Amino acid sequence: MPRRRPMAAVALRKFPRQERSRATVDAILEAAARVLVRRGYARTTTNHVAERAGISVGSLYQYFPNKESLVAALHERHARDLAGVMDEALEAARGRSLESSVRALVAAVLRAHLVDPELHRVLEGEVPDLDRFDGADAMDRAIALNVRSLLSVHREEIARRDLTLAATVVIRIVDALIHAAVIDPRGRLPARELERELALAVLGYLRAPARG
Amino acid sequence: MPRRRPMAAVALRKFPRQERSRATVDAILEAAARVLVRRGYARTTTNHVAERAGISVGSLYQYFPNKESLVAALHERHARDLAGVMDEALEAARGRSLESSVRALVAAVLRAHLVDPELHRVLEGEVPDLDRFDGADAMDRAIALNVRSLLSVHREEIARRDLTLAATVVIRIVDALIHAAVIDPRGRLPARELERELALAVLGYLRAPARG
Amino acid sequence: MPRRRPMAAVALRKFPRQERSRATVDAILEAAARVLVRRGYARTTTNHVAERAGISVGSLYQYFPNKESLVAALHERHARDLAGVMDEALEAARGRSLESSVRALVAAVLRAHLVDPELHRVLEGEVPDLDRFDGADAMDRAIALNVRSLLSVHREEIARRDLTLAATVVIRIVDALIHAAVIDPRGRLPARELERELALAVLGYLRAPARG
Amino acid sequence: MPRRRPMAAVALRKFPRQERSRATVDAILEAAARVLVRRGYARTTTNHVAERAGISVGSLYQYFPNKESLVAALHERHARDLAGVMDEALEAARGRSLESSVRALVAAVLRAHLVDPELHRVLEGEVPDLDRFDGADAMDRAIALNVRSLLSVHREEIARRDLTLAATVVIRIVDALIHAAVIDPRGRLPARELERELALAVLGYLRAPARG
DNA sequence: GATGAATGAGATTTCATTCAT
DNA sequence: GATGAATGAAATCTCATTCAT
Repeated sequence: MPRRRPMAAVALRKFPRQERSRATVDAILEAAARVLVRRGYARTTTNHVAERAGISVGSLYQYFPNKESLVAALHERHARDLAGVMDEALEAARGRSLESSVRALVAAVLRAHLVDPELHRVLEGEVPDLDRFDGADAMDRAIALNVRSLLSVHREEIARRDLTLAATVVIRIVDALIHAAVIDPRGRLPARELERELALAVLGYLRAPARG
Repeated sequence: MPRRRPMAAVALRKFPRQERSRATVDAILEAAARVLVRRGYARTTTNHVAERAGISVGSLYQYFPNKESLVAALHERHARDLAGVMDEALEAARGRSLESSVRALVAAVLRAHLVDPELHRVLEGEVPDLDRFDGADAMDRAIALNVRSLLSVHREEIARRDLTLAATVVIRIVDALIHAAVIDPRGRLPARELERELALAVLGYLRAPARG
Repeated sequence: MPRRRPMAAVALRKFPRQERSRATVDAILEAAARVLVRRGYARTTTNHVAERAGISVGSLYQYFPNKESLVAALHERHARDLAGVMDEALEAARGRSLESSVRALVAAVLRAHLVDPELHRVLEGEVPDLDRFDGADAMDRAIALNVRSLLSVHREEIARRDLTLAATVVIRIVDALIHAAVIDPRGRLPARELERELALAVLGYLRAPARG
Repeated sequence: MPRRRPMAAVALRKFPRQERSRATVDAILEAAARVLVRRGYARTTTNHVAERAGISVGSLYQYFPNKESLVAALHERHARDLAGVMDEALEAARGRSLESSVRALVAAVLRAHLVDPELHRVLEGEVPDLDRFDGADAMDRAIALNVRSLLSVHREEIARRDLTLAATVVIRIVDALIHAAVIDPRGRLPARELERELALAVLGYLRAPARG
C-alpha cells in the first residue's frame, strides 16, 4: 500500500489576534466552502477563494500556507460541527430506549448534513486524503467510543458481541446512507424515507441473530 | 443546486480496431490506474500517465481526447468489472435462500474490491463528478434492478415493502462497509469480519420489523 | 556597459535624535545583519527583519524608506567599521618599518573580518551594486589615499613606481586573501597562516624588482 | 556558522535528445547570461530569461527545475571555460621559466575574463552560495593541484615551503586582482597594467624571503 | 502513427509597501 | 508613534494540449 505525502497541518500560519483578522479568517473559510461547492475541489483556486471572500490573495496566504491547509481547516470545522451534533444526540439519548436513541442519533446526523449538503459532498467525497486535518483520526475514535458506550447500555437487546466492531459498523451505515441521500448524485432519497430506513438498518443490524 | 460542466464524453477518439491499438489503450488505462493510486487524482498528469505507459503524450491523445475522458474510461472499466461480478453472483444466487444469496453477493463484491483497493478508493472517492462516464447512471440503475429482482424472489421473508428502495439501501450498505474495510484510512476491518458484519447488516435491515 | 537603477539613498527617513530612536535603528540594523547571514540576500525580507528586531514592519518603514536603504545602511556601518580599523592601524604604523606596518595593517583588517565573517561574506559578496551606500566610493578612495601615504614614507624600499596603483593592488590583495580565509567556502585558511602569507604577498609585491 | 539550504543540483531535468532541444538549452543559458548582466541576480526572473531566449517559460522549466539551477548551470559553464583556459596555459608552461609561466597563466586567465566581464562580475559576485553547482569544489581542487605541480617544478626558485598553501594563495591573488580590474566598480585597472602588477604580485609572493 | 519538444494560460506563492486602527 | 493586517503586482512553477518532425 503506497504511502503518499503526509497530512496537511491545519495550524494557521498566524494566529488572528485582532478582531479584524478573525473576521478575515472566517470570510476565507466561508468563501472556500462556497467555491468548493460551486467548482469542486480540483477546480478550486486560491484566487477564486480570495476574490469570493472579498480580500486579496496575499491575505489568504497570511493565514493559510497553501490550498491544502485551507481545505483541511474547512474539513476540521465540518468534522467538529458533526462531532458536536453527535455528542449532543448521544447525551440526549441517556435513559432512553435503544430504538429511540438510534432514531435520535440518525435524525441528528441527518439534520447536520442537510444544512449544507453540497459542501459535505465535496468534503467527504472529493477531498483527497492528504487534506485530512491533524487530529481527524482522534476525533473519529472519540465518536466511535461514544457510540460504543451507548450500545453497551443496551447490551442485552443487541445480538452483536463485539460492541467496538458494532459501533464502527453502525457509524459506517449511517455515513453511507446519508451519502446516498444528500451527497451522491445517483438515486437520491428523500430525507424522511432515508431517516426511517437508516434507523431500520441500524436496528436490524444490531438485533439480527448471528445465524438464521 | 448549481450546474457544473457537462459530463465527459468517454468515447474514444478512434475505436481501437486493431490488436495493437487495443493493447495500447489497455496500457494507458493500466498506467493511469497506477498513477492515480500513487499520486492521487489532483496530482495525476497526462504526462505521468504516458510515461508510465511507455508511450508519448502525443500517442495518449490519439486515444483519449482529454484527461477527463481518460479517467472516465478508467471509471467505466472499474464499474463494468464490478457489475460483472455482481451479475455473476446474482446469477449464482438463483434458487438459493435469501441468506445464502446475500452472503454470496457480499462476498463477491468484497472480493472485487480486494483486488485493487487503492484504485477503488481514488475512483470512488477523489474523482470529481465531472469525470463520471456517460453510462454510469444507467449501469447503477441496472444493478439496482437486478438486486431488486433478487429481493422480490424472497419477498415474504423481507419486512420492507418498497423493494426498490430496499435494493438501493442494500447496495449502499454494501458499498459503505466495503469502503470502511478496504478503502478508508480510519479503522480498517479485516475482510473476514467485514463479510460477516455486512451480511448481518443487510439481512438485519431486510428482516427488521417496521416497528419496535 | 548597461546602466542599472540609481544608487540607494541611504538617508534615514528621519534622523534619530532621541535615544529611543537610535536604539531602534541599531536594533533594526542588527536584525538585518542576522537575517542576511541566516537567509542570504535574495531570501531576506523586510518582514523577517522587523520580526527579528522585535518591532513591526510599519516601524521599520519609519526609519528606512525601503529595503534597499536598509541594506545600504548596513553596508555603510560595515564599511565605517573597517575604515576605522584601518585608520587606527595606519595611525599606529607611523614611524615603524614597512614590514612592521604591513603586518600591523594586515592583522587589523583580518581581526575586523573575524568578528562577523558571515556578514562580511554576504555584504561583500551577494549584495548587488544597487545597494551600495552613497559615500561608498569616497570612502574607498580615502582608504586608498591613506595606504598610499603609508607607502610613500617607505618609497625607497619599494620597487613599484606608481604608488597609487600599488596602494590599490595592496588593498586588493588583502581583501582577496581575507575572502579566502574567512568568507569563501572553498579551502579556508586558518587565521595565523593567512596573516603570514598575506604579509608575504604584500611585501613581496612591493619589493619585487620590475624585471626578474 | 549557520548552514543554509543545500546546493542546487545542476543536473538538467531532462536530457536534450533531439537537435532542437539542445539548441533550446543553449538559448536559455545564453539568455540567462544576458539577463543576469542587465538586471543583476536578484532582479533576474525566469520570465525575462524565457522571453529573451525567445521561448516560453514552460520550455525553460522542461530543462531547469528552478531559477537557482539555471544560474548554477551557467556558473558551471563559466567555471569549465576558465578551468580549460588554465589547463591550456599550464600545459603550455611546461619547460618554461617560473616567471614566464606565471606571466602566461596570468595572461590566460585575464583573457578569459575579458570576454564577458559583466557576466563574470555577476557570477562571481552576486550569485549566492546556494547556486554553486555540484562539483564546483572538485574543480577548484583540481586547479589548485595543477598550479601546485607547476610550482613544484620551480621549487628552488620559490621561498614558500608549503606549496599547497602557496598554490591557494596564488590562485587567490589572481582571482582578486582580476576582480579589481574587470569586475569591481571601484577603481578599475586597465588590462595591460593589471597583467603586469599581477605577475609582480605572484612572483613577489613566491620569492619573498620568509623574513625581512 | 508516433514522438516529445514546445506552448502558455493559469495556478500557487511571495514580499515590499501601505494604511486603518 | 507603533502596530500588524491587508494589499496586489509580480514572481515561480505546472500541466493539459498542440504540432513540427
